[in-house]
Amino acid sequence: MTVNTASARPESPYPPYDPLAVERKWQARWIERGTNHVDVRAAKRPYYQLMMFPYPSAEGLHVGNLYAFTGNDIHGRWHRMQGYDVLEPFGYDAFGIHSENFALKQGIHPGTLIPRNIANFRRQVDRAGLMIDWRHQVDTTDPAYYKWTQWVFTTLFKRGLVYRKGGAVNWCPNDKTVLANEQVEGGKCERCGAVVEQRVMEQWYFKISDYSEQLLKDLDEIDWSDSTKIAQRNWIGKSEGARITFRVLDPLGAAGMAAVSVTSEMSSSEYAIPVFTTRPDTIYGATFLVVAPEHPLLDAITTDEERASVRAYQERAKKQDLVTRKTSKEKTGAFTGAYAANPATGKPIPIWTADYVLMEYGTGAIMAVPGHDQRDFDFAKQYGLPIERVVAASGDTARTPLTSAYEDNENGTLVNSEQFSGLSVAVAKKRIVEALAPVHAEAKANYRLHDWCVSRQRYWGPPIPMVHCAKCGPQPVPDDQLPVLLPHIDDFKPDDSGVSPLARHKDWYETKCPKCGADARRETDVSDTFLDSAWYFLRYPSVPDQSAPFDAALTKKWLPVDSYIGGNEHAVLHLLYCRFVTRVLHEAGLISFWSPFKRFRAHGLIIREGAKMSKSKGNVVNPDEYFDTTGADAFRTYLMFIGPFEEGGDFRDSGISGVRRFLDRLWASVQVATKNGEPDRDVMRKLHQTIKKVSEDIPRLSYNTAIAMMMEYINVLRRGERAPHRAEVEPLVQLVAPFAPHVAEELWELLGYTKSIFDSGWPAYDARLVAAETIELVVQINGKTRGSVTVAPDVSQDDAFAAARAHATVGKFITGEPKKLILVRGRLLNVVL
RNA sequence: GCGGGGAUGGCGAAACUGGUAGACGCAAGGGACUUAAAAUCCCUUGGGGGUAACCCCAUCCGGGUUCGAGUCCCGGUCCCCGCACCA
Repeated sequence: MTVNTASARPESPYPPYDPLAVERKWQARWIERGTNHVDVRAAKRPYYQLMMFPYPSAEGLHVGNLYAFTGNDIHGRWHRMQGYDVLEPFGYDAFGIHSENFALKQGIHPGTLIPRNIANFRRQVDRAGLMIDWRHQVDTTDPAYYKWTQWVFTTLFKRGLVYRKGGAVNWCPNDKTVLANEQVEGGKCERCGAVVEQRVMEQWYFKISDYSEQLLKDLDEIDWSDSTKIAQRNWIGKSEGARITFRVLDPLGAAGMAAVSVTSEMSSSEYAIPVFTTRPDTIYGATFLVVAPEHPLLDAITTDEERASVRAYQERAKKQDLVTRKTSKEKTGAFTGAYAANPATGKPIPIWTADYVLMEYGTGAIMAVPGHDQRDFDFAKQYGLPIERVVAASGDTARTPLTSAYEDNENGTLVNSEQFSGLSVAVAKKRIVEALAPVHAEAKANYRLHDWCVSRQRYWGPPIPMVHCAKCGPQPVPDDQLPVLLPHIDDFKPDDSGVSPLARHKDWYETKCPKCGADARRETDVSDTFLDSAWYFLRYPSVPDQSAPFDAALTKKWLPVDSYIGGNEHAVLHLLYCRFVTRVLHEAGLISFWSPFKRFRAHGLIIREGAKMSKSKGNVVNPDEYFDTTGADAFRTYLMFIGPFEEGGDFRDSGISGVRRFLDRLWASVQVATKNGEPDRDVMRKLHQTIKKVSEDIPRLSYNTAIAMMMEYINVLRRGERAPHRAEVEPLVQLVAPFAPHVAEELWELLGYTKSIFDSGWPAYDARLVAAETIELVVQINGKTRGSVTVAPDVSQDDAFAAARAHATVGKFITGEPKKLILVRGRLLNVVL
């Protein structure tokens, strides 16, 4: 018979595949039956399948979100079919500047806007057919959630990991807020384009830098995507080197080693400037010292003659935003008039200030070695400072002139370095530090990782749970007074004051000191959104219980997260903060594990028709359109089919028809399947090969090849004019289920089952059936493929050669006795003549 | 500059620890069905040569290792993504 499918022809023997009706039916039935519920307390084989929760934008679910969610859902559904109790929760990262700016633009309060967006997201997530147990939902803007975000803050505070510091920050005069360096592009605010300024502000910081080494070491132990681990390593940025201290000399320099006269509070000691360097071996080439314009000693060491120009230079540096300053290659600076002694030579070298030295890295001061550092070289050229060679490449002599810095850190021999001349760079590094130690030098590692600034001068975030008391200093809000509710205010627009809009509400910020009871003032800044998301995975299993941030028994049972899937755009900050918070809570004895996720995999990026998707280009995929036309099942399956999940792919509208046809054929095959007769041998072999392939591919997220194999199978199944046997289609429906859950449920019901297909287990394959009876053995002559012979899989080398020689087209290439025969079992025979 | 990933038909892509390059899908062309179109079904489809059986060339470029290289090694080009005056 000829199988007709989706056509609405009246004579069609079965109903056409109507994805919309099927999806509506099963979405309703899953709710009705509680199919997606997991009993978190009774679960026997808990499996925590987590995806990164989205920011609920007004535009609705982005196809990039859906891509991640679908990949995650397939993994979760598959585990469920393996017999696990799978918790696949969903939540919303709904605080933050995104929501707030959008609210300002629309003139709607974020408190009104966010619930609306969340409702829309929920609707879309349900239409996508995700296996969400909504009883374990999280919303970061819900006081029942951020109560515990505040608790995380005070817990860190009590452990001495939170402090206040004034520092230079990027300030957007338009958004009226502090920006992270990542939010500044080319000196402008990435969001509004306003030119960013530098401001000094008091902010709250988390001491994540105390954990630099620990967080670096932990990376060796965890099963995460390599790309993510590498990004984190780079971000932590460990460099090994030395801290070397330079003594500041009398302003005249030539007058010898006498200390500079100093101000009252520091009068007893000489000034000394420590520097960090990765090249202690080049100290003989250190011809000057440079300190950052913000260096605390700069003012004190500057001579009266130079004071005016140094001040002017500092002013100038301040006006620049931090990013431009960091990226412009132009070298500028000013001489302080002071000199320091090079601890290796004892000779005086001038001290300069320049903005190419950053206060926030190392000690904010460097020893400049223009011969071996290009930046120092450029600076020396600019100001006519001496350049000396202290490392020679092979072929160079001590006097070979330098036209640019020779920076090679591995090869080369020291020259012009007194008793160290002749040593290799590697050996000299050690010896010189030893020789200068302990007074002038010590070996030291430095990290790029900075402390985490958690203050935001905005409205739409959890208030930082601190109270400022004139007598007691900053005090954490006691646990029993949490949450500090974010008040509903209408004037939430930030202004120029540099403080949060909350600071305009006296009735809110006036409070009593929790320690002494005196009048005190609440902290009016809110915390960074990244704090909301740094611990949310701990909360899910325990929702809705409110007696603790996370229930001890449930946490023991469900955490750490078994599988976490998300985008690499969060490779650094979010995932690093999760590790940090988990580490700290572990040290506090609150959780037994130190790593939040057993396994993390980064998914790829979806582009469209070869181009990045963006609102301005108008090429954004709106999932609703596809849900309405081709159905969620085909859409999901297509998303997974376009490329390797971990690499992403190119979304093309034309491609969806392929998977839709596949589902149509599946539908048709099951409709006409019969119980009569016997299943076909070859079809069953292919089926078992397919089960094997899909079972291997899903856990490694090779969804595209799993789908391809199922397509191959359906092509085999539909060959010829026979109706398929039920035994040939039933397992296929199960294989398809994680990808296209609605249609699989429908067909499963059609096959006579009353329970959900997701509780039907997973088909097993028969290894004996997978193996073929005969194989096509490829024959190569001198490595060149000439054809193939049909033989038994375990054919001997001699028999294979005999078959090859007897073969019509292959045989004629065998002109003499072979020098060598290479038989690769099941693959090929190479005849070397 | 540093770090990561990549380059395979007209297109998205397959190819397990080196073993028939292009599975699967899209698009295109042809055919069946139809009054017609759509849908569906069947066939063809990397390039070149040959009536044909077949043969030659082909995985960014140039070398190398190997019986055999898309895959491994050395050198180079181009593209994408991070980070970036980090001493």
